[in-house]
Amino acid sequence: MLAISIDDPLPIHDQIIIGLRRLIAAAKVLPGDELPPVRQLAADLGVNLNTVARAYRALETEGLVSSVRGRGTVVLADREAIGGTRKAKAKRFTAAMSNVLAGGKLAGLSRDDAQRIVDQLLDVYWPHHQSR
Amino acid sequence: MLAISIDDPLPIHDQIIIGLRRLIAAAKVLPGDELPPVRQLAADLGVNLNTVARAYRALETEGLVSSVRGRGTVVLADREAIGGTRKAKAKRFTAAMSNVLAGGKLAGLSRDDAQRIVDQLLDVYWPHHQSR
DNA sequence: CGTATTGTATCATACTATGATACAATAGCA
DNA sequence: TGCTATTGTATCATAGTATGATACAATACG
Repeated sequence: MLAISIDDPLPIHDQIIIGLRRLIAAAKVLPGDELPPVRQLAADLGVNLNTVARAYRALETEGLVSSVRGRGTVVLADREAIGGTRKAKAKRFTAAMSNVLAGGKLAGLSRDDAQRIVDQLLDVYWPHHQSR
Repeated sequence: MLAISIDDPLPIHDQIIIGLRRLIAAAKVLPGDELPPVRQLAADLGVNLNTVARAYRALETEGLVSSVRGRGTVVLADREAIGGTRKAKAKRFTAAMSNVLAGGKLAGLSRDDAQRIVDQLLDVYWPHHQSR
């Protein structure tokens, strides 16, 4: 369901956050679904339960999930949860996209390579209805 | 030429690395161009010179620039510098792209929004010849 | 040869990520 | 109700990392 990489310089809890965001955005987990208990996911990933708990809390702050002690953590209704104005969001998106495309360019990918990968992923996060 | 953000959780030297990679990939700085001395860029950004030096060294390890004590740091010829096989590079690119698109989706961007931004940036990093 | 300029190395310090452990709230069952 | 299991939360310790202050070394240039 989720994977982390030990040699990724990104902190583990950030990897968890990003991974769960991807799952939610791709509708692999749906509103109302429960995330695994922190201890279980921590065991699965081989990390400390605090590391998972921290990720859950960050997602809760973003408004993507809701955690209640004793009950668990559930995914909330899909919504525009991440802060800032629409313009600010587009700006952050553009900056992040620039970084990724620059990396691809420097790695030697062709424009067609990049275009193909993007097109494929657009379908993942903004699926066409008939293709499901 | 370059900007860093203090409230970005990403370490400063990583922000510098990413920013310079973007400039190089977008051909805003060309092979043979000199980067500013570490002290100057550090002063411009309001950070320690070691922080800039660390970024320069990382770019040198990637093969993007060459630093020589007493002379400075120059951008090298454009080349497929970042490590790994072609397949590994595409995989990393795909993963990074997924993260960005997922973030855009959760931020409420439409598919057309994302598509528009991507198309625009593709032209930045893989420009059409006649448009220059 | 001497001075300025540039990157590098060393050391100290503050911060952060991660982990070990204990606490608190909810659910569920006898 | 009371007991126990389950779940998230809080506290504390420790290792690692980012950043900075300062000194060193190599190149350029008069």
